Amino acid sequence: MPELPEVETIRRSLQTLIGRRCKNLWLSDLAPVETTRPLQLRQRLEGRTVAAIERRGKYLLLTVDGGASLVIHLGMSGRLLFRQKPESPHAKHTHMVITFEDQGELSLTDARRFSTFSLADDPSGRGNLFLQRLGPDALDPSLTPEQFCERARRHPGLSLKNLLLNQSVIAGLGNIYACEALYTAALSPKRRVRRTNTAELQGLFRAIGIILQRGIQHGGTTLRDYIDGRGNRGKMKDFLQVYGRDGMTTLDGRGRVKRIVQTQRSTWFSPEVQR
DNA sequence: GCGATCCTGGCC
DNA sequence: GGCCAGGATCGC
Repeated sequence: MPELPEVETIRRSLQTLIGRRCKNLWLSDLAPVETTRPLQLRQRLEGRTVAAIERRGKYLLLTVDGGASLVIHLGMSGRLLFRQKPESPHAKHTHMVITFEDQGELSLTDARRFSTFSLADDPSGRGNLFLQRLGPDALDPSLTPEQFCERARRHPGLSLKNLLLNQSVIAGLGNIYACEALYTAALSPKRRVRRTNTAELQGLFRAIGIILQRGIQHGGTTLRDYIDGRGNRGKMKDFLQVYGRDGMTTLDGRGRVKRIVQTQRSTWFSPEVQR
């Protein structure tokens, strides 16, 4: 579900966790299969104070004093919610709950169980199987257009759509923002990297930055499930040019929107605008 | 590279 | 009942 702007919005909404001490970490029996070593997760987090909440691509890192981080990926349908005074019982499909010493609690619910939780020992993320596969964050201020091109060129056979979805090239884009960035760059999602010149790739890189920042500004995109850590919906849906608009015009009226399927996933684009 | 797979739920 | 869904991995 959540892509970079949603995860960033969640991160910002959970700043209240900083300075709180973890009392207990609970995982359900159905906690996602990729979850590694629940006992070790508990040992490294319980009794520790949250020092920072960071984001890398679509991953959230909850770092505690002592340096260990809980690394969370929300998959398609994961939600993180903080409640200071939990009054109602846990929602259906709750798979992780961290209770804090002052009674606040952070819970993760995920109907489809594509979420993952794991541990990183070292703030760099080296040694964490999930983080070590990631390319640079799509909004990393030190990432240059030249570096993006260089990384893209390693995958000449990929379509531009699949390039953007590949988290080892740059991390953070998902289906919505990949479609939107390609529209902004006026590039066809079907175009192969090898047929895309350097100016076009650099234009795509700029479009990615614009689209992701806009997503963050609006608090992310709520299609159905997404809410931030305080329960707020995102408003970016009202600004999407192509995503989900099969058979309609683009939001700005510059062309018609067509839906195609690439590698089992829907892509929306405007053939009149995107070449 | 591409297709199949992991899951549940919502909608037609 | 069938199709679709904001993701990622694995095997060919």
